[in-house]
Order: sequence, then structure tokens, then C-alpha cells
Amino acid sequence: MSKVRVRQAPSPTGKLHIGNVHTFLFNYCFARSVGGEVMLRIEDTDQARNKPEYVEDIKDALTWLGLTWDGEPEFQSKRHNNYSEFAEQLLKSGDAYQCYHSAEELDAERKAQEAKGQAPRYSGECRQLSPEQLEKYRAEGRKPAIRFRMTGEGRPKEITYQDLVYGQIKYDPEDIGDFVIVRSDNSILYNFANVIDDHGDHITHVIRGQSHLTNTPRQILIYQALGFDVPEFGHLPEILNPDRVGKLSKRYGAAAATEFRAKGYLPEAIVNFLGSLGWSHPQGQEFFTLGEMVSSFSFERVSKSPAALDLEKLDFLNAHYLRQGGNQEALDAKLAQMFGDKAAQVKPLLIDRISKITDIDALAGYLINDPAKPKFKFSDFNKVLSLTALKVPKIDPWTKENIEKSLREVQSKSEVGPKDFFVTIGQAVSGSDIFLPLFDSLEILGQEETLKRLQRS
RNA sequence: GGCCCGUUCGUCUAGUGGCCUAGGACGUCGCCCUUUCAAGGCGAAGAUCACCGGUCCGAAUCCGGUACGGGCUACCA
Repeated sequence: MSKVRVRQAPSPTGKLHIGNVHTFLFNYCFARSVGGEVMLRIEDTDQARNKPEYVEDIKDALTWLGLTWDGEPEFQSKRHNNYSEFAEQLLKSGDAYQCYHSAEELDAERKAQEAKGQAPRYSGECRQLSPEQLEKYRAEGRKPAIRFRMTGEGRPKEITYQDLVYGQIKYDPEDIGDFVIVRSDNSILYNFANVIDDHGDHITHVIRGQSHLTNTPRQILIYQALGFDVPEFGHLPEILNPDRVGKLSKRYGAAAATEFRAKGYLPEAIVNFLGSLGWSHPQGQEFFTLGEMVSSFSFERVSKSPAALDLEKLDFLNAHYLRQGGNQEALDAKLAQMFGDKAAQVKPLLIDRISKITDIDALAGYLINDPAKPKFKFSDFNKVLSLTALKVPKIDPWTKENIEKSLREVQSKSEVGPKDFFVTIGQAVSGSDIFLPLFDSLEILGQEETLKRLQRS
């Protein structure tokens, strides 16, 4: 077999969707695990909806995640696969034929078939048009579409192939019926274009979402009719919404890869998370890097059933990788922006308490912003606050060790329990029931600010 | 309607005829640690393996059917 080569073929009609990333991840892991190549083919033929910024978003997202491709991205629009030449070839060989039925006629036919409880399929009537009929259609000014012939001469009774994930799959060509490959306006349909593109790009393994499973028999026959080598096919389980209702859609949080990045997620976490959707590590490892996924990837371990997105698990993984030291640049940048030269001091306090970078604002905002008005749990909070306010100006030097020592002294003489005492100070200073370790917080706030907050409360 | 695919704790999954009184992870709950919240440690609850039948000494695992879900059945991709 020639060298393995896979492709990812996103359309730049929107930001790169996390479902596409999942497919690309599996393509990538498979290809890299056998030393193969990955190509990026931008399917930008939908001129109405394409935007150049989405091309950038796609490249940006994949690069961020470490899902690299070989060579330059190919743009479907910029090359001239001669689709019509191949269509011509199929016409000549009798593998395809011109069909003069209008969309309205086909629609009516379909409805009539359905009404009779029959399978709605094209009759194949135009396979053999009499010269008179042909003349009549032409006289009417009809433009033909091109249909691929699924049955008859040279066609198997049964289309069988080994899916990399699903194993042996069988189809009866009779059930599929002749389908259009070139529209009457000469534009090309997906099933046809895809075969020619993949062949032109020397793709050896087509790995895509499960929804393409039933496209496969059509494409296999096109490959054969054109005399192309048929690639291997592997179909991946779809990703469902968190409630398992339907395919992943935008309604549920961020669906675009770069939106996950904006929300503070780490590439390591996204990769690990997506990798555990529909695939499992052979040693049962719950945490794995892209490299580890590559080295242990096999289609045997790819699941056949769809998986729902579980954002809580993503958060867990993100927190894990954050603590492991992933993506320090983004974290450090955020800390520096918020806390300036105190960033290094705040970081260790924060790292165990957040699951993503954007959680910092809610948790540590009080260190740089005015806190909300606290609701004290301890009824005699005034006593605690005044005792503390009295002591604070005398604490010197203003270090957390010294602050702790001094305030513990005050507490022990106060007849207030340590919990009530220190939680009250924490609440006064942070305006919240949740705050970073108290003495560190006070040190960072500074003597003056601490006093101000105690007195105001 | 026809064809194709799927169905193990709430979620992601392990499992390829006996090691399964079904394992792990997230989440949930409890305990420890602790001035709060986390992190960490320990523990608990949670799955009649969709259902029904069959094969077998023995089935989550093999076979058949049913139900449910998804896909295709387009001059969509």
C-alpha cells in the first residue's frame, strides 16, 4: 500500500466546530500513528457563505490544538479538477447518463411513490430515451442533469466494504437508485466532487463522521467506474449535545474551537477530552497527551455509538492541565494584566481553585477591585472587625507570616472562635463567602487597603 | 415506507463466552485535612449490560426478533 494520507476538509462557512476538530483529531492520530500524512483541504466552493476570516479561524484553531497538517492548505476553489471531464468519461462509458426530468417532475414522482407506500426512488427512465423523446426534451429547452447508474451492466449485486470502525458493511444497489452527480447547471454534487478530490489528493483513508456512512457505497461505485483505487473508509461516531438530544449544536455553550480558547480552555484539555469521546486509551489512561494518543491509536478502540459532550468533564480536565502547568503563557499574561508585579504571588493561590483561566475574575477580582458588601455569617462581626482594625496599623512588617501571628493573638484573646473570627475578616475583605487564603490576601491587599475595607464594613 | 448504523451507572467509557456478585473516570454525597473555597486523601450511592427469545455446562459478550435513537433515501454537504 502507498503511504497513508488523510485529509480534513472543513468548509469556511463558520468557525471551526468542535465536532470537526474531533474528526480531525482522529484523522491526525491515525495518520501520525502509521507515519502518514495529513492534508488540509478547505472546501470553499460555497461562494455565498464563505468568508476568508473563517479560513483563518480554522488554521488558527488547528495550530493552537497542535493538529498540524503537511504542506500548504489546498483550496478547492483554486484548483481546477476537471470534474466535467470525469463526468464526460462516465457518460461515454455508460456509467452515467443524462436525465431530463425537472425537479418538479421528480418531486411529484417521489410523492406519488410515497403515497403508494413505495420507496421514493428515481425510475431510471432517462437511461434509455428514444430519439423522439430526446428531441422533445431538447425542443423544450431542458438542460440535463447527469445521473450515476447504480445497477445494470458492470454493477455488483451487492456493495460490500470493510469499514475501519464498523466492520463489514453491505448495501444493495437497488435500494439506492441512480443519483445525480452533476446538476443541470453543470455544478457538481458532493458525492462526485468528493471522490475526484480525494483521488486527486491521493487520499488513502477517508475518515469522517458516521453520517457519511451511507454515502460510501455510492462513492465506491464512482471510484470503480472511474478506474480509481478505492480508499479505505472509517466512520466516526457523532458527538451529541449534553442532553443527548441531537448532534452538537451552538445552543450548548461554545461550539467553536476558538471560542473554547477564549473561554480559557487549554489545548491539552480539549485534545484529551475529545480523544476520550469515542476512543479509549488501551491502558485505561484517563489523561493522555496528543502524542500519547498518536502512539496508542487504533481503530479497534474507536466506539461505534455516539457520545454526548460533558462540559463538566472538560472543566475537570482543564483544571488538571492548568495545575500540570499547561498553557502558562495565557495564564501568566492574564495574571500580569490583573495583578501586575504581584502576579507571581497570586498564582499559587489561584492555581488549585480554578478550572479555567476565565474563572480568575470571579475568584480573585476582590484583590484589585472594590468588594461587594459582605453578608456576615457571624452575628457579632463588629467586634471582630473593630478588634482587627485596631491591630492592623500596628503590624510591622506587613508580611503574611507576621499578619497571621498578630491576628491569631488578637483572636485568641477575643473569645471568638477562630473560624468565626477569620471567616468574618475574609468576608469583610473579599465581599464574598469564598476568598483566597486569608493572610496571603491581606498581604497582597496591603495594610492601608485592608484597614479601609475593615472599617467600611 | 425502504436501507444502513447504534443501544453497559446521570455522562464518558472498560469489557471480544467462564477472571463480571460488570471495572475506571467525571459528576453527586459523606469523612479526613482546613479560618472560607478549592486541591489532595479515603469512602459511598449509582447499571435487572434496551427488551424478548434462542445457542451453550456457562452470555454484557454469539444468533434471531422487537423497541427506541441516529443517518441516508435531494439537481444539500
